[in-house]
Amino acid sequence: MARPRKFDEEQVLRSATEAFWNAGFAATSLDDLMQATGLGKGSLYGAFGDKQALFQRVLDGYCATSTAHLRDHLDGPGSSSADRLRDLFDTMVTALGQPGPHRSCLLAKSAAELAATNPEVADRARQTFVTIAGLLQAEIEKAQVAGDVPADRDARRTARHLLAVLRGMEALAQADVGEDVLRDAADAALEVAGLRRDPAT
Amino acid sequence: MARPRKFDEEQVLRSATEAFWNAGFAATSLDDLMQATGLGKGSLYGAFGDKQALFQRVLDGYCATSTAHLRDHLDGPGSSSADRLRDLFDTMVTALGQPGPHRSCLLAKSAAELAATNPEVADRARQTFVTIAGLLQAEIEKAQVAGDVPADRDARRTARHLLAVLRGMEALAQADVGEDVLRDAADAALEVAGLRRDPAT
DNA sequence: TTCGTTCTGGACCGACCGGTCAACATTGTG
DNA sequence: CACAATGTTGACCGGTCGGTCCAGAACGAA
Repeated sequence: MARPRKFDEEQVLRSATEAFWNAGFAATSLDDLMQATGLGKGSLYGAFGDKQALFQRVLDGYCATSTAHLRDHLDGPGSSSADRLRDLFDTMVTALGQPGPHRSCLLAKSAAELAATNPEVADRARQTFVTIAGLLQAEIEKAQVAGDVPADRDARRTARHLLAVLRGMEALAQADVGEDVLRDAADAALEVAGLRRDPAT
Repeated sequence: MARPRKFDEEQVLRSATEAFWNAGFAATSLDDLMQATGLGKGSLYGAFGDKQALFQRVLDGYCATSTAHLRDHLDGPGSSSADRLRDLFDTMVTALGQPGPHRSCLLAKSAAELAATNPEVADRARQTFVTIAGLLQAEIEKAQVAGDVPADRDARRTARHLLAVLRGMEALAQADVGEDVLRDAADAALEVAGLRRDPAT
């Protein structure tokens, strides 16, 4: 018994994600968001609250789908855990190594811009990093069981190291350092993990 | 034959650095800069140009002193090259591991916020990263000569890996992940370099 | 002292900011 | 059809944005 909404909330959130992702929180105006989503100010405020609340929704969604994708990649069928870890870094290297400006990762941009002043953003970032570290650790342990990673490696420590390298590659890619730099960093990181690159690949 | 300036340019740049460092480029208004520096708009524009130009000056200065400090630390007298590299990571871990919000590194924040849309910022960031990688590589090679790092390690690759870990630690610290996470990442990174932590320390 | 030159402070500008609100449109219900 | 309830739209708000400009202040030179 009321007028139904004319828009799809998830579609709007995706559009808003694009807008924030392109310019960051402060540099994205409400007009930008209106243009990106096609909604008027009133609808935007009625459905999501103010700019800050909308951004938090966007960031939460991004982190959720981001970790879900990582989980899918690592839990996926097919090759061994060791191969999937190698693939993960390979994918990052080729994706981030392409010349030209990169949009980087929304979480990295948001944390850099807002974590110092916005505890909710910092919490979401920390929680996401912890989750990723856990996924990496589980995969390393599986690789240890399979005999692809030496059993004497500390899986948690190795996972944390891999996480740091992944985030570092993101940071370096923003400056367009080139694929060879990222490749070296990734190779060295996999080496610590006992995941020396397969020479046949 | 003219009225002399009433302010010290370097002091003003230091104050402006603080302002930009606290809030980022977009979220720092001219009023903030006026309050931080004590200068009026006219003086600010007369001496440095617009907000963008002032920011570039600030960022350039930050990168210059930042790499200079690193150079001093690595070229300094005293302990061995291996010890200085270990010290570098130790310092980072303890500094970034303290709880509470971190201001992170101005270069990291600026690159995340602006590199995608501002080529000058991206160039400065890339150049700074290349410089740091070079400093690390030189120090690793010195450690190899001294016999503290196995001679068969690729110094350039190792340096790039250490750089990625350093930037990754910065990124993780923004989310307040905790000192133990950073310590694990740093320890694993030093291990690849052949710089196993001195058990006596 | 007088003058030319530079610096300084702040009034002022149009544009845009995030946010509110009231008039109106669109639905289900009776 | 009338009505209640919700969604939509865009005009409107006070404030702030980055930037300009100018009247006057503070100097050195003559």
